Amino acid sequence: MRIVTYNVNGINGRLPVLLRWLAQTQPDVVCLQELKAPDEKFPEAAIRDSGYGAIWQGQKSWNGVAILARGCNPVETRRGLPGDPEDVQSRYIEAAIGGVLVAGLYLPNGNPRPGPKFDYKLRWMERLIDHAAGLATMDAPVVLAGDYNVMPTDLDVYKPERWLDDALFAPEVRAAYFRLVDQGWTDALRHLHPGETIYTFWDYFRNAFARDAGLRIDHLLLNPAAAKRLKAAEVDRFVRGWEKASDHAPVWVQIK
DNA sequence: ATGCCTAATGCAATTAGA
Repeated sequence: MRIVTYNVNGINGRLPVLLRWLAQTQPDVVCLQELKAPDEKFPEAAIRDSGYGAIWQGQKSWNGVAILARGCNPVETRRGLPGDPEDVQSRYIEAAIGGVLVAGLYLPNGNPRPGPKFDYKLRWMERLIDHAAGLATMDAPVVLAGDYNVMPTDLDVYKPERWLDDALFAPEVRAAYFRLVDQGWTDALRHLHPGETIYTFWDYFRNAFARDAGLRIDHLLLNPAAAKRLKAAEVDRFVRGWEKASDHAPVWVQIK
């Protein structure tokens, strides 16, 4: 089973690219972030015609997450993280598919730092850590897939010294990320490619993709049951080079 | 410190992204 995370940066503006990529690579499960569309504007028919069942939690203008499954319907187990009934942002959705529990998440960006958006990011991370603690120890395989908006180490940033004060790389954000990982999660891409420079995002500014000035911020974390079955993990980097591409590339794991 | 680019909203210019 191949499970992918892909921040599409607008599902309707990205639809031709998304459908082309689905047809070409035929992933089994896809977690999408930044739909930037309300529920009623989700392109359900086009995605169904491509052979995928879907669940989604949209939001007007910003955020929005979805899970797609090839040839079946994801069985939704949760939408929204517990811990804050006031939180109206669409950033978390979870489903069972073929015996695997898949969570799709869009962690807050948090800039500018300091400020209320940064505080929200840290609080959201605490809620994720609390919820993930129960998933880490499950007997069933669990995959936490999404845009974490965190570069874990210097190796994940083209110029780490320039990002030290940024909400994506700040010490307290990385510390929170590693508290999550230390529950027993495996960062699949880094586990299979130690020491390698790998990026998943290149911004639209300054010709960043051509210069390979990127960040690794999209991650798939596997609980021990899933990690035992891990066969491969890669970035579909070529998609970033397409016309009208998202600023993120799809990232995937293959589990047996 | 800001703009560089892109998407959404909505039809100009602002907000947000990372």
